[in-house]
Amino acid sequence: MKTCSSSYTCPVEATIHLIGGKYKAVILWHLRDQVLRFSELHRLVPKATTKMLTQQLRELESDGLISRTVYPVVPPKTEYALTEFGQTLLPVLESLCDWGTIYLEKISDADCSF
Amino acid sequence: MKTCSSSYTCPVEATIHLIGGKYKAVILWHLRDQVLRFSELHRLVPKATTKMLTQQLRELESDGLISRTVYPVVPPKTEYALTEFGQTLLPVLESLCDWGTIYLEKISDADCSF
DNA sequence: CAGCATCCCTACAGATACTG
DNA sequence: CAGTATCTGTAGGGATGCTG
Repeated sequence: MKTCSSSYTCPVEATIHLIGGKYKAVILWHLRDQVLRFSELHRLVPKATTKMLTQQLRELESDGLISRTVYPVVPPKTEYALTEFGQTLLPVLESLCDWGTIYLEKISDADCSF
Repeated sequence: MKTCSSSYTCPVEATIHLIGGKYKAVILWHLRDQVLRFSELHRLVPKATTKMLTQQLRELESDGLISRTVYPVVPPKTEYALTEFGQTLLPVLESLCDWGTIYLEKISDADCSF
């Protein structure tokens, strides 16, 4: 999941490469309307270990989608936010969310085996 | 990347789970306006090995996004197409593509180191 | 609080060869 | 043509413990 600018055969591939990571889309989604600290993010994405969360955040950062601001205070404080470029993803994230909502309704109707 | 209906914390996660696979979005994208045979798909997604391609296609099929039609002829002929449900993903795929296009322009402007 | 460092393991994915 | 089967390596990712 490294960004290697390897020739994409189509733009869809490029987008998925950026937001298709295990927790990336969710992270971006949570940051859509608010700035969040590491621990807040972690609370919102509990399935991610700190290592994973850190890693995904770093990748999003190096792709220019989010910003990371460290406040030199005690105790430490780091804030994550969408960059301007990250904001341009919002329509994409919204369509992901919209479709996901419909999908979840669909499967909760059909399959109640869980 | 198995479909296990494990409780999603948000719909975005669910969508990514379905189309976030390594080649899934690209496959769906190629099927958006045409029916394709295995070999045709493989030509369009050459980076995928036959194993990978088969696997991704099976997952898409079991998620109800694409249909697989086998014609009992010699030589064998199999056709893949979007299901009606798969069609509902088109807006999502389009927004992925739109954004990807812009992104690719952006990085080809900024970084010419490749 | 926000992480980094380690150890460790398995499952993802590549290469290759074979079949109806 | 449209796959399956097997064998294998690598890295994705979990658990745990430590630090500025």
